[in-house]
Amino acid sequence: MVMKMQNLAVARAPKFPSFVGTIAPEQAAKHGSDALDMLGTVMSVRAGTEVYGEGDDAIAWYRVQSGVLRTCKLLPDGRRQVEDFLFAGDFFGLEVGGEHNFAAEAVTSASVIRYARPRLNAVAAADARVATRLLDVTLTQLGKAYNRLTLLGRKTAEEKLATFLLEMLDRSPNPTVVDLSMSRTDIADYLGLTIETVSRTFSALKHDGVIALPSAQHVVILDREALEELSGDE
Amino acid sequence: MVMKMQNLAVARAPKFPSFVGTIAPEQAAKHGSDALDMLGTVMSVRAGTEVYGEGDDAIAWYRVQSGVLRTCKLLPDGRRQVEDFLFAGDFFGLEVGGEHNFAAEAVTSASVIRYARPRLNAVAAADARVATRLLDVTLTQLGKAYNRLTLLGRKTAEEKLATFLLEMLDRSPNPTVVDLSMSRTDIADYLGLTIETVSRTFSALKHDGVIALPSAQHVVILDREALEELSGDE
DNA sequence: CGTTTAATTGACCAGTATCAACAGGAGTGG
DNA sequence: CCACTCCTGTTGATACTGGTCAATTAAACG
Repeated sequence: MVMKMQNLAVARAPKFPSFVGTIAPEQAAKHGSDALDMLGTVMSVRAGTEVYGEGDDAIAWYRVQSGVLRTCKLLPDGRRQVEDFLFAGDFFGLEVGGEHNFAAEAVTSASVIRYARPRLNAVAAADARVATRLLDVTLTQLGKAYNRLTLLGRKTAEEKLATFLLEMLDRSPNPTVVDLSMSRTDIADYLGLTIETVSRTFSALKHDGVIALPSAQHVVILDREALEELSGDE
Repeated sequence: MVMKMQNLAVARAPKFPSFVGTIAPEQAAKHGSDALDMLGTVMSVRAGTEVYGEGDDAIAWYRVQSGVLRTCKLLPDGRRQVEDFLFAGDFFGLEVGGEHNFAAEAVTSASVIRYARPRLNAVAAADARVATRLLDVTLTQLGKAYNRLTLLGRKTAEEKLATFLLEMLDRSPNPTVVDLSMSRTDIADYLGLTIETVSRTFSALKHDGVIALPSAQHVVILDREALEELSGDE
């Protein structure tokens, strides 16, 4: 059997950030006050570089302050699965074990807050509020992951893309426009498709008047209801 | 587009368990001592019945004591995704929101320990050890879920089934025999395939001498290494 | 044993992947 | 400012994995 498998791409990105400093109070407050405030340091990551790689020691947890990141996993032969796209406010790098099970890379240049694990563990052990907060964050991610299992396991290409666009729309400041910061390759690897299928499905949605595509990364939602129908969820 | 979609099946199972009692100490200790011991009540569930349904109020968390359960989600048109199979020691029903995002059903008759949420929340708020323990459990599940994203998004039918068998083997008392307690339909919905493809892939593995199938639910692993090769992971 | 349900197998088809060619921008250097 | 290149995305032709429909066998149950 063994599919010959598509567009491998994905060179392992070079390492590390440029700037590390202590988090300022006004930044900490940006996404709502939080039991975790004041425990992190800020670091910025250039587009295309990784915050950590698959297999690296999991010595810290992170939160996105600005920009877009992705977490992804590679199979030995190069096939890639994007686990998640991360936006301002999202946490990542949370793991039980000693090493990261997936890489985290910047899609755009980004700034993230880094929480050293020993410190966070100590605080969580002392303050149940922090521990509860971490649990909430993790449970939310788990819920999202389960939804994506259904998407990957049971939805068609069109349903996948419609679901993806609605998801991006939810995180967009503008209720009818989605600015895609990620490439078609990223989208394909997120949805378990090839770039060609993603591209064709975009074209189909455009042809059917559901969206407009002034440019490859700018999507105008012309018919949200149609998109919801197509998502297979409702 | 819209696939015509396969084997719908899956009638919504009737409700509720038979027996509810207070957990005995020796039972609580069964899977290793735990910060959560003594907080739950035991209930048994008949095969095929559900512990809770999708959309039910999430008023408790659960842990499997014996038997096998599954969590699953339905799309409106009946397509189903099995999120996970649950064995002795596994937790389930953990959610942030007010209602369950997926149903939990017994595959075999089973007994589960039920932790009322208000009570557990109170304990977690007071005791950081409990909160940390819950966090660990949830992070472990999250890691598993991320692995399954890669399986569903990027693996072939054969790789999916090989991975599944290895996973079941890890939980089997016998290192070369897997006792499948779930139906082909369950396996198909777990792997994002149809029962026909699952069946054909079993037959192919058998034909290639990787496994033997004395009966549909008894799998003998003849060549574990081959199975690992085929899993796509190594 | 007959009846029902689950699993297997076969024939065929559809949805995506693959392979390949082409188009559109973004830099770069003359 | 224009050619040239590079890279990403789009489109087309074709192949193939896995889905669909249907018939058969095997296992479970009364």
